[in-house]
Amino acid sequence: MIILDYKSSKPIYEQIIEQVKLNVMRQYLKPGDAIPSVRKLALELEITPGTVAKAYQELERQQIIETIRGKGTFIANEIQLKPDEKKLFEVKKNLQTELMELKMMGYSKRMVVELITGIYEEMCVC
Amino acid sequence: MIILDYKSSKPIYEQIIEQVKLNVMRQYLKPGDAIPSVRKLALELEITPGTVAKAYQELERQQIIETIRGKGTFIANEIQLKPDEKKLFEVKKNLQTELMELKMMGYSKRMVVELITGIYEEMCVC
Amino acid sequence: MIILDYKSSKPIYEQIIEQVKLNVMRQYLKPGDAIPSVRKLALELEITPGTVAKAYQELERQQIIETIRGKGTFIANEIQLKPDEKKLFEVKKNLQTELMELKMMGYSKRMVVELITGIYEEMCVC
Amino acid sequence: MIILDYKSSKPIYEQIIEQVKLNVMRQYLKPGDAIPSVRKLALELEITPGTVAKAYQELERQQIIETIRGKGTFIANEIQLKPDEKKLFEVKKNLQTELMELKMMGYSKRMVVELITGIYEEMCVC
DNA sequence: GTGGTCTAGACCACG
DNA sequence: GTGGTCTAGACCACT
Repeated sequence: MIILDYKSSKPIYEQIIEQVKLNVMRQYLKPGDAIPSVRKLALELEITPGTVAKAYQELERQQIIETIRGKGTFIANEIQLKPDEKKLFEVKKNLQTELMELKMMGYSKRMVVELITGIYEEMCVC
Repeated sequence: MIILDYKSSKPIYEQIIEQVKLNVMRQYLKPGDAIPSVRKLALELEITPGTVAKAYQELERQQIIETIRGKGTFIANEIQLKPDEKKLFEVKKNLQTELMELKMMGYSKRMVVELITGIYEEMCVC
Repeated sequence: MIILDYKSSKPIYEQIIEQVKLNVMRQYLKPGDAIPSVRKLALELEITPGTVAKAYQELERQQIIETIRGKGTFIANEIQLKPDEKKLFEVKKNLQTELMELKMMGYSKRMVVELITGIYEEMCVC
Repeated sequence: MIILDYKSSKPIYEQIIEQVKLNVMRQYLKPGDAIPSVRKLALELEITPGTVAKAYQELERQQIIETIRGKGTFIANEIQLKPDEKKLFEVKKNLQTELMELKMMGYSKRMVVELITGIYEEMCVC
């Protein structure tokens, strides 16, 4: 299930990438599962195929999905948990930004930790 | 002190906003303190004044800074911690995205909480 | 329909903001309606796109309009009537100024009330 | 008594003009009363004399005050209530803008009238 | 096509 | 000196 926010400033193709990853995290999608073709998903989401293709391309680059010619697209069999220094740095920077906003809204450290654990738990089958 | 990452995809004016907020959080900048004039900061950062002006205007809108006509720009006396439902929603969504990336890198809940508290503490004088 | 007064000391981008709001009030523009693209309106009004963009961004910030990436700009579906203490204070101060001017022109309380109700009724579909 | 808001976007000299007019309306200042010299008021308000001078100049143009060389500045003896078509048009336009903002904040016609009468009564000795 | 960002430079009002 | 506005034009990402 993919839910898009067309009004968001976040690009549609990025939203698709995130939603697929989220579905994997939550185990709605498991290794080997088929995912809709570019055209099908484009029709379903009422967007142009190019946007879906862009998302799938990036997901494939990140080895989350695999395309088998003539068969379709599938969740990769081995989704590897690999640390990535560069990406980690990015994530940290983004987290700092969001945490700062929370602090500006009056969130204490404890409230932040609660919020974070809540989001983390809701995200996965722990 | 404002440090820009000119290679970042994040707009320069947003980076300025963040850096100023961060400096306030860390109490490098205190209520009533003057911040550089639009032109001075533009020279210092080697960008056009318009970009700095855009950042300052947004900061003023958020009531982080105040401008006094013909005098200059200053950190607001009363920086209010006001909850903003819409913004909070945005922040939560962004946090979910980042947490997901962390999880894909193998971060457990405990590791995430540790990372978060680390960033939070480093960000401010708690 | 947007009419500008190029001689006015009021910034053009503010005039655009007002005119759009007025059109919404009068229900010439309804939720979901598309408004002209930045470039089109700029051509029509014979001003630079940047000025229109500035107006649109402020309108979006006020949640009067919504932009959908690559599609265009639309009147927001839910225009919320939200009280804003700071803004209300500003409005009151401005009203006081204008009322004072009216009084200096000899307007009695009754005349003022009549004038105000006239303007109010003309402004909207009550 | 003159109260300035140095943070306001409204120019200081305009604020002085308004405050003087308001004091006349409220009869704190009566025809023939002396008002402080440019220098004195500048010292009192902690602004540069030029700004005060600009305000006084405009007040004199509007025949609210009169300067007598060597004697000082005084409230004009005959403050005339003269209708001014051009000014009235300006005032109406400004009122429309403010009323629109009130309506966006959820003010009904009755609430607007109440607000207006309140401001009007508070402004003068009726 | 759309809006978003940035540049380079101008003019203005204000203090 | 300050910030605010506007122009003219460029490049970019997204759909």
